[in-house]
Amino acid sequence: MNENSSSNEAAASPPVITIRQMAAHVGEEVTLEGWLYGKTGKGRLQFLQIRDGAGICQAVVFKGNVSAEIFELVRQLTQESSLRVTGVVKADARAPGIPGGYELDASGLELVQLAAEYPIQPKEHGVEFLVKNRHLWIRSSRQWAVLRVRATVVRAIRDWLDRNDFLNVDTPILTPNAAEGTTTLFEIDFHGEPAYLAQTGQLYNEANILAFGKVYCFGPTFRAEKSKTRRHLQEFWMVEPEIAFCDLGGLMEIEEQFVSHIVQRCLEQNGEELALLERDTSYLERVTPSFPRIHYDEAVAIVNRAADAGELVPGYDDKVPHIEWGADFGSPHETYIAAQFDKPVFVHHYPTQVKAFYMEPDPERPEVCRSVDLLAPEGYGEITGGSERMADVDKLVAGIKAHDLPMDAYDWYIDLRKYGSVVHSGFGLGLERTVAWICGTAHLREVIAFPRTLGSMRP
RNA sequence: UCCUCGGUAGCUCAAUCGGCAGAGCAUCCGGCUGUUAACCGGGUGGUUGUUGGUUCGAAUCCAACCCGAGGAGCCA
Repeated sequence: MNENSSSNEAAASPPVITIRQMAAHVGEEVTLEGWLYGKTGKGRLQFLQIRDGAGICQAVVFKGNVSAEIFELVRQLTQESSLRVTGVVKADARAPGIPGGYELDASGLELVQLAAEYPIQPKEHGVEFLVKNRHLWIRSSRQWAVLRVRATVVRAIRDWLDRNDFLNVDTPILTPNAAEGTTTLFEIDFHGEPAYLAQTGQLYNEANILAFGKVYCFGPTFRAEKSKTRRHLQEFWMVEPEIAFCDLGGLMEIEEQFVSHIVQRCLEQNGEELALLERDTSYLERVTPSFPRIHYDEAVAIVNRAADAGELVPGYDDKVPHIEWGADFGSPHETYIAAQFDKPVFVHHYPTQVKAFYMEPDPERPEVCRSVDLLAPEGYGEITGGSERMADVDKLVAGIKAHDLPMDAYDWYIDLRKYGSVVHSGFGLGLERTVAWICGTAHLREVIAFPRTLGSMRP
């Protein structure tokens, strides 16, 4: 392994391997580097659960196989102590771990650091305590699994878009104005001029597609909403594809291919993580094209039929509230609608008045627009929102006026309709809502390493 | 901003009508060769969120405030 070592030295220090590689080293003496995740002492037999970041495995220390000093050291080991363990890899069906089935029959142990008393025990804790200890909580197996699924989702997003000829063109985070008003923006000082943390890259995406055809931006986005629920973060990640020469129907086809690919990739690559999370993957296996599509009119009818029948919102004690045609759906409405389907469901043609100024009105019925939201099953809410954008310069100017937005802030955006304007569409997918749905986690704060919620930005 | 629930040992919780603040886990000591959040025996551990009030007596009742949770609205 190390060409500088003599053969004698190589024999004296066994190779360092990862827990993932153990199956290929059965019967060989190896060293693992990691942290003590848990320990069960049974007199002269000590079971150590070792994590190395990519897996968990058991090291068995029998008093007769190590020196008296090392055995005493093992008895004193504290949770999360960092260490190197050397021993022979054995296949044993009794061995727990990720992946399980292999254990290390320890012959030596080097303590790197004896950890101070670790606050998080392998048992139940309250949310407040765990959130305060987020910097440690991420070591726990459930959090570890969730963040690994998140990484898969990020890879799947980039792979699918790159493979389908979307160019990654990232958009600014410091912006002088919002796409849809300024009520939920974080304001900062740009050398004496007010600026805002971006809550979408969409307007810039629309400039970029006229240069590159199909683009996406992917990064953090910021909402200063006073939302304190399991479905909201102040800082979250969003991927926003935008496509030239694409109408609403084309957009929905792209979205269902994209979302299905993400889900199927997680099933392929994160079986162990989803099993550890006790996720019922039968819901996820069904997530393949095509997804059901319902018109806003039909969605209103579904909600009001349920409201008239006194049905409850799935998962809650509250009745489904009635809705007037023309209003936007609230969370209880979305939860009810999504529960009527066993796949994500598109709701399209929302009322023009409740949607953003740039969405293209339906030419037959201008009171509704070519917008579409994708609602995730099982109460995870809206995971994408998108629309066909206004391509006509006069309609766009009228839309900006109708929404009382400052015309001069949009001069460059209006420009885009003067130089080769085309039918175009785009959407944004919320990364954390998608990961939370795939993992089945109760709260969005678990699917990002260091969440920023209305209540907290520490640690 | 509004509504609901909560704050007791390091952690998770209990404490009947207002009457000695207590368990499990963690930690410490002892025991155990197959444990999976082991088990058995023993020890340590308290300004009951804060301030004020009622009372012979307050974790418990009252008031204000602080902190947390998740729901509405808004949104991905």
